Amino acid sequence: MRKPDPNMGKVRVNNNKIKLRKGLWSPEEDEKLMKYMLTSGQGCWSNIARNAGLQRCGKSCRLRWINYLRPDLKRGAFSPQEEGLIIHLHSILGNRWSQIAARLPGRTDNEIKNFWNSTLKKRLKNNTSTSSSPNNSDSSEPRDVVGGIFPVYEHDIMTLCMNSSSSSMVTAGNQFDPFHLLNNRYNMTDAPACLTQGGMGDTFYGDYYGILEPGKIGLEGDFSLSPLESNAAHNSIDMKSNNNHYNNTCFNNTDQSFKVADMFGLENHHLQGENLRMGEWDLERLMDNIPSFPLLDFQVE
DNA sequence: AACCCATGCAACCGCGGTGGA
DNA sequence: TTCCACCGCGGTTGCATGGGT
Repeated sequence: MRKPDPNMGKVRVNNNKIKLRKGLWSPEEDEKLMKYMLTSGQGCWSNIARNAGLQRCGKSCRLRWINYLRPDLKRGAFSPQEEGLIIHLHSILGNRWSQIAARLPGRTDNEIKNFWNSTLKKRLKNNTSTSSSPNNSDSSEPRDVVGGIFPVYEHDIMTLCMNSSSSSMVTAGNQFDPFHLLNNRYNMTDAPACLTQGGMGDTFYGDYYGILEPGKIGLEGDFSLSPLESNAAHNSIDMKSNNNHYNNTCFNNTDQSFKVADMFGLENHHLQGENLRMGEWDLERLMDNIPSFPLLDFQVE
């Protein structure tokens, strides 16, 4: 962590230009930006920086907001489900962190990139050294889509999808208070309570875990829900997420049955048993077929 | 206690894309 | 068409921290 600039708060003028601050953000700066974003919303980032009274460049403000202050951010350790999804998406997308992040609600590209570089990369490397599995690579290029990781994690991936609605910080009956969160960022003793508030933390994948029927899960098998379970899941999701987009993507499925292949748009590709690589198939089409995760309740356009 | 090293992560940098003048 | 400002992304840096010696 970088030290906050000792000149923090001082407006330094040089050649009629305000010297912009760099380095770590102070709590005061965070509060300014947070308040401005919540009251005045979007716009040109350089204007935001100016209007919020920050001696920061717009770029820095944008980064701070996206990676740290956004109320919809889910902080804390990655769940095994998220890990699995990251590994799988990385196998498809390579180092396209923003695209991976777009499918992990509440996570930022920076966070995922750091997690990959610091943890997953090493773990996969170790696995490679202890097994002959071809699925582990630290390459920035997409790997074969037919990977042993996928069968291990597909249940988790789907579970994550099911649970992604609860990633919202605004949930029915539990209104999220961004200022509470902001305060808690500097009050570590209170952090766990904050992070689990509103469906975060432990409850992120705890609520609906086990809805899917593991026995029916396989690379080419259906993720089937019984009508009762499906309705229960659906109702819970609607109630918790308050997010129509969600219902239009993942689970507005009247057949109550869908395939992983459908979900990831792979049915005509790797599931046929060929080792297709990025660039050999239509990435755009593939990504179009990957369901969007629910738009976050507090979105930055 | 002091030092070294590995790790995690916030933030910066540079580049390419885009849209408006 | 060119220029410029802005945005978004991926790679990289550098600091704090914790563990080992």
